[in-house]
Amino acid sequence: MRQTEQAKKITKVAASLFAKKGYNGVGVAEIGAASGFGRGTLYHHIESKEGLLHEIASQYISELVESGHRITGEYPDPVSRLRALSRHLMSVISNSLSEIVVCFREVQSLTGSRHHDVMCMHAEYQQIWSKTIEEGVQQNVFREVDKIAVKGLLGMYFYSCLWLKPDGLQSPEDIGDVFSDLVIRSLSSDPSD
Amino acid sequence: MRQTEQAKKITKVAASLFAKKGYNGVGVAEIGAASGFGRGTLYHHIESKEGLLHEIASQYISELVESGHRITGEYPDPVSRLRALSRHLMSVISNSLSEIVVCFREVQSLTGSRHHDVMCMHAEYQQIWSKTIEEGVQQNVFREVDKIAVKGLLGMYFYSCLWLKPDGLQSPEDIGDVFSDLVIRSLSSDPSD
DNA sequence: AGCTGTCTAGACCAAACGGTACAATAAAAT
DNA sequence: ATTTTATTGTACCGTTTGGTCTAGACAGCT
Repeated sequence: MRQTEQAKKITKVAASLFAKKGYNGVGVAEIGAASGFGRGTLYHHIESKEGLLHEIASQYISELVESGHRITGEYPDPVSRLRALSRHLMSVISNSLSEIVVCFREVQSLTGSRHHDVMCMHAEYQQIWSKTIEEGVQQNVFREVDKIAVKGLLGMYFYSCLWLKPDGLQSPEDIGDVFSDLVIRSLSSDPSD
Repeated sequence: MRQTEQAKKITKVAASLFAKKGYNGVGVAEIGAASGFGRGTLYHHIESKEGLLHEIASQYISELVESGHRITGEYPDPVSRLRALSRHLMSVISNSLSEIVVCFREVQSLTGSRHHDVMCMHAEYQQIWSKTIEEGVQQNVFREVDKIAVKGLLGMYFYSCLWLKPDGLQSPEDIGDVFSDLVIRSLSSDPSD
């Protein structure tokens, strides 16, 4: 979807408002005012309020999926791939805090195919992590774990957008490393790792 | 806070509505209709819409804090305490899905002291986990981990209310065990554990 | 019967909601 | 200079928002 400069700005402003007050807690008038437009003008650049939400939510989850596939290709080794996925996920979350908060907290406000769209991409991203763990199990570097373990581990990351501070002391990469350490240790079959 | 039968019912109905559509996505009229009352009647039983949200959110986080302290007293050993905390947290989440979803996703809609209240209890619960891990480190059963690790690990649990199905195949205790296994392994300093 | 206090429903309020219509403006193309 | 074309702001639509007020229904008590 090609977006004009104005549309991009509106999307960005809306993301931070949605993150702060929730989708239903923000009116289109407020979005307009915050981006310097009237309501009429706003609707010349966007399709609808829900379209805006879909744009925000799908933009970043689709980027995660895309990069996930790329990283899968680049790292054949499950352990280093997991580390790379961890760093990347954490840096995306950190660099686009508002958008990610919206993406995982306001999905419920999407209806019909828009909702289905985002949920599918979410599942696809989870599949990337599942696949990596499975490969690790086959290579005996990871132990067998329950299927829900990957949901738990990903939750560790996704939940971080509720406490992460953009101006925090630790860099996203540092946090990603702390987390991937936890993840790899929790999965590892080799104690000396 | 002493609640009448009707007030309890309204709180319960409101929790499931808030969980499904978000705090700002539900009107008081809808809450009234779903609990079988008109709007006027509703306001005879509740203080305000935000009061209702605070009731829902504080009820369960305060139960977590209370039980957390109890469990701390019952289990001197950090490892078994962590297992107990894990099982308990997972069963509370599972048994009160809607309330927990509201508690962690809609806190932002609380204002002033009500917001502060809930955040403090949240921090106190995290402290219970932190303390347990610290004790484990002192006893050399856990390795030294970054302070944010506990945030990550708790995120694993809290995030679960977004994918947990009340009629799922696995019992909350099973899931709690899977998670505590992950947590203990990720923290363990002793590979033979 | 008369009184008291709890519970109920619905009318009502000003404000805000998402979205549309339309006229005015600005810029670009001819 | 004139005609398109893309932007803009404002007035307006019907609906819904959280919350209040009031009048009646109902029980239990004297």
